[in-house]
Amino acid sequence: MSGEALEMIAARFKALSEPTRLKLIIALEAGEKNVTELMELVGTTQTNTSRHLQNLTDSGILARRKEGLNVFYFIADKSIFELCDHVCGSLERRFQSQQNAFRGE
Amino acid sequence: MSGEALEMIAARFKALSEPTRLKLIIALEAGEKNVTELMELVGTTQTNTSRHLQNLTDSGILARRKEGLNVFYFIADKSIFELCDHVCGSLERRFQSQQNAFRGE
DNA sequence: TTTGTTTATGATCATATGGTCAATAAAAAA
DNA sequence: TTTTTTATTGACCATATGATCATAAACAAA
Repeated sequence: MSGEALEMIAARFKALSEPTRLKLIIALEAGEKNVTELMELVGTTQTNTSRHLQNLTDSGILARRKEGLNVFYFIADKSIFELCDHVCGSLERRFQSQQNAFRGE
Repeated sequence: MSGEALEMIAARFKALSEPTRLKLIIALEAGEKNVTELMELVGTTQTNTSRHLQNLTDSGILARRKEGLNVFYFIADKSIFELCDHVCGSLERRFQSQQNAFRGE
């Protein structure tokens, strides 16, 4: 595994390492939405929403489509959901084994 | 999906968002190693290696075992490799489609 | 044209992060 | 005991990151 490849993999993980960005991704699972809709769904400012959307777009996770005044964002890499599901499963197993350890093996 | 759950998922991704930490994980795929071995494999200082190992251990990705002067680290959550493979596949597909676009659809 | 609406960007700030050096454990060997 | 080896921790620094405010850009409507 080359250093450059590692950097790209790390960058992909970094894009997903922020709760607001995860919220945006989840909000877009059902289909494309414009910035105002997304801003209301994730509960932050317009500027902040725009910044996070840019981050995710640069990372290749989202893509954008302009229509009049609106910019619609949508999922460009749908495999992202499998990734999130994978992490969820891993965390669930971790908590389960912690609970088992606490109850006495 | 609760805010707390999102924070935990984000934290897991953040632990994986650093090339040196990915190197450490890959170095441990074959089996446990002590800090000095890992330090030489990833090519950084002992202090820095120790810090990253602590990060990964706190995240539940690695675990540690002490034996005399040595501390051996090993993979605690083996599902991490599927996660990395998943990202690799996603990036490969992305570059492939970029190449196709450049050559003219 | 002017006005209003939606989105993006520049400047700035506080905090987080990764890295380093020095010092400190902790355990084995002399 | 003292010395050596291995690993961790505290203090510090430079940079990165997320958030915010004000402004600008892009476009539609009046």
